[in-house]
Amino acid sequence: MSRRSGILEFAVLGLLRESPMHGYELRKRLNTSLGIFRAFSYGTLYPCLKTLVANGWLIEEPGSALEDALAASLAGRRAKIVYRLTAEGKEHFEELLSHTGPDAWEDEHFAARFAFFGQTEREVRMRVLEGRRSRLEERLEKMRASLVRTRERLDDYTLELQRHGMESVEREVRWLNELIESERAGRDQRRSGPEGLAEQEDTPGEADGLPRHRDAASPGGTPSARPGPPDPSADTTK
Amino acid sequence: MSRRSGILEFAVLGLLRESPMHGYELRKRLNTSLGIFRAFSYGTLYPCLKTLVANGWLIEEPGSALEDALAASLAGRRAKIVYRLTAEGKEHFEELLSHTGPDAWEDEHFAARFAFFGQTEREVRMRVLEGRRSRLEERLEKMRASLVRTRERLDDYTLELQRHGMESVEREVRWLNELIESERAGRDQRRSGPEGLAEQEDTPGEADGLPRHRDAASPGGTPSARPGPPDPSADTTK
DNA sequence: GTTTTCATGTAACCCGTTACATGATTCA
DNA sequence: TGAATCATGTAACGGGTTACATGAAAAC
Repeated sequence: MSRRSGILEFAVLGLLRESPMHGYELRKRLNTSLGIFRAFSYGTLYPCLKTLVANGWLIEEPGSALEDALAASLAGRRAKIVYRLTAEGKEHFEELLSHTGPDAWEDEHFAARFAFFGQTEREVRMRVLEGRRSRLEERLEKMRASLVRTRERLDDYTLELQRHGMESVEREVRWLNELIESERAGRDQRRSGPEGLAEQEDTPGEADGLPRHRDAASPGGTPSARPGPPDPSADTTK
Repeated sequence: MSRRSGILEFAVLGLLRESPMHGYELRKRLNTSLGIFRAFSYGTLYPCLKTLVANGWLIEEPGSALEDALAASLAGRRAKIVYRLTAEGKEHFEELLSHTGPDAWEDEHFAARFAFFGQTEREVRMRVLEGRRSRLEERLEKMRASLVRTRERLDDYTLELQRHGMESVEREVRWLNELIESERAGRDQRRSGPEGLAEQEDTPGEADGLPRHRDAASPGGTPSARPGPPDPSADTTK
C-alpha cells in the first residue's frame, strides 16, 4: 500500500519547517510549489493537521496581529490558525528524512523525498537516488520480459503504448544517472538550513551542482499525477 | 473523480472482444499486455465481471472440454469460467469506443483508449489524441505559470523536480504530435504494420474501420520490431 | 505427496474525496 | 450589498485493496 497519508505528513512537516503556515496556504504549496503531488483535499489535510498536533509535532497558534504582519508580507493574506513545527516535530521530520526504506523510492514517495533533498544529507540522497534507480531498472526488466513474451500478439498501438512507456522509464533512469553523478562529483555545501534558500543565484552556472540541462531533451518520465507514462503494472504491491 | 472502474469495464469489454477468457487470465492481460494500468485486484475484477454479466454484456460459460482445448492452445491452461462478449456487449463497447468526452483524455482513461485504438475509427482516434494534447498543453501552461511565480522561492532540487516534470509532459506532447501527424498522413503506407493495419483501409469488409487483428492463436507473421503508427523512437537524440 | 500455480470469490477495512456547513474578509 | 476569495471544518459516501476462504490441477 502506498500509504499516501504518510506522504502528506512528511510534506506538511517539511513545509512547516521552512516557515509556519495555515492550512489553506499549506494546501496551495502542496499542490503547486510541490506540484508533484496529486492534489489533496481539505477533507484530508485538516484531519491530518489535527493528528500532527495531537502527536505534538505541531502547535496551532491563532493568527495574531504580529503573525498577520508576517503572513501578509509573505502571502499577502490574513491567517487564522497558523501551524508551527515544534522541536519534537522537527526532530521527527529529521528522522523521517534519514529513513531510506524501500518505500522511499516508490513513485509518489520518491517525489516527496526528492522535493526535500535540500534538507537531506548527501549520503541519504545518494541512497534514495540509487534505490529509485534500481527500482526502475527492475521495472524495466519486467516490461522487457513481458514485451518479448507477448510482442506478436499485440497490435501496433498497444505496442507503441508499451514502447513509449518503457522509454519513459528509461528516460527517468538517465535522469537519475545524471543526478547521481552530479552528487558524486561533489559540491557538497548544499544548504541544509530551512531558510538557506537565501541567496538563489539564478545565473545559469553549474556552480551549485545540479545538471540543469535546459533543453537537452530526453525522453519521458512521470508527469505529475497519474501520468500517461508508465506505472507498469506488474507491480501488484501497490 | 477518475471513475477508475469505468476504465476496467472498458478494458474488460475490449479484451473479451478479441477472445473469450476467464477472470484470472483477464487480469494478467490487464496488468501485463496492457501494462499501462495500475494493477487491479481480484476484489475489483470479479465483482466487475458480475456487473457486466448482469448488464447482459457478457455471458459466463463453464470451461467445457471444448473450451479447454482452445484455452490450452492459447494459454496452456485450463479454464473454469469463461466470459464471452454478447452481441449487446459488443454494441456497448463500440459505443464506448466512439465516445470522445473530456474524460477520454485524462491520464488513465487515455491510456485505456489508446490501448484499443486498433478497434477505433480514425476520426475518433484523432479527436482523442488532439484532446489529450490540448489537455497536456493546458497543464504545461499552469506549470509554467506557477514556476514563474515561485521560482526564486524554491531551492534547486525542487526546481529540478519541477523541470523534469515539465519536460516529461513536453515529451508526451511531442509524442502526440508525431502520432497525430502519422494519423493525418494516413498510415496506409506506413511502415511495417505487422498484420497489415496497412491493408486494412482498403478492405471492403472493414467498413466500420475495425482492424480486427489476429485471432488470438495466430501470431504468424512478422515480428515487427517497430510499431506501425508513429515512431518517434528511433531517434537517439532524445 | 507436498508445494506451486491456477482459479474464484467475499467481507472487512482503509483512505481519500465530495458535498455540505459556516463564517470572515476583500472587492466591486 | 452582494459576489468572490479566503479559511476551517465534518459526515457520508465510494471505490479499491487486503486478507481471508476454498479448491483444483500441475509440477517437483
